[in-house]
Amino acid sequence: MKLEEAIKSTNFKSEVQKAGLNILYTAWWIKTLSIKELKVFDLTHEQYNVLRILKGKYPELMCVKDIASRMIEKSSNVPRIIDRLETKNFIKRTQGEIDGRQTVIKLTTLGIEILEKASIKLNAIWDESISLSTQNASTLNNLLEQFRIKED
Amino acid sequence: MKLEEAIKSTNFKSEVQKAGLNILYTAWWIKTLSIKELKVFDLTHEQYNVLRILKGKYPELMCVKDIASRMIEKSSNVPRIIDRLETKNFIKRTQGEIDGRQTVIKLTTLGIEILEKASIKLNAIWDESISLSTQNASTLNNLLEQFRIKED
DNA sequence: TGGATATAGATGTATATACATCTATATTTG
DNA sequence: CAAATATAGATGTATATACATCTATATCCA
Repeated sequence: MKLEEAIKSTNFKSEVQKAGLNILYTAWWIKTLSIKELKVFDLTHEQYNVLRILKGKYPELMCVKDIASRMIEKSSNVPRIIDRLETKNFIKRTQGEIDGRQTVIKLTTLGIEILEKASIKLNAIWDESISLSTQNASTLNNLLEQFRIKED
Repeated sequence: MKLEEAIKSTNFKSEVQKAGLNILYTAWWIKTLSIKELKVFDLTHEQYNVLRILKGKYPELMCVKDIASRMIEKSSNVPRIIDRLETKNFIKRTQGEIDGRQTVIKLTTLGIEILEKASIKLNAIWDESISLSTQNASTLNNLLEQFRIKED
């Protein structure tokens, strides 16, 4: 669906403003797609993201701050996401030995299993639902970097 | 900042997966930028979006369903966003005359004033913070439509 | 015309987002 | 070394998101 149909509007201030709204809409579209698939595994989008980050370093452990710095949405409240993963026994918390302020997070076997299953499903859905050549994806990545270039 | 730095990761399954994460990250970046500016006007991102939609039809009135269909994030709970706008006297609710099930929303003078001021500020910030030529913005829009083409 | 069904929106619940504050441990520096 | 400052993470609060359910009004149609 074109953005114009999706938000029933054709009055954009500029092509750049339209691109901004288009990015916001597409992000919502991706999230909706993913959330629907993750529901089967009783995982939220953010819980999945945390498990994926932990897996990236496994069997190394990570502290909360390390996880937070790798989150896509930097304003996520990582301790609370971890609370829920701990309740489901997907991770285990221990106080840091070197630095007592840190909380060290360990993926459990159950956590690895769930992540494995969820990843397979989610990757399949992305492959199935997103149609873009590698070349076009690469151009898109460059344009998004360009969009954010004045970031501070 | 490049996506790789932003999420401290270089292991992407594919250029398409990277584009997906890049869209999610850029959407978060845009939202953060906007939220910061809107705070001065005591408006949230979604409250601003609803006011903007109402302004688009003004002085015509809109019902809740009409507003919802124009929201960027379709899963927004419009009645509750309207609750908060009503408390601040930015809008007024009345029961529909033709269809009694509908709630009809009217922008107040105060609502129009706030929106006007917030829009000027927000447009300025977007112009200032986003650097992309019209040509590149147009290409970006085409690629985002392509990305979502299998939408149902 | 009156009971079944559909629609509009309000309301409830769990989790996330955005951000402030608090507590415990580490580090700095006077 | 002790007091001041910094850092890690937990916790609190308002609002949003995602979705289910409930209520009131409208429409359908036998």
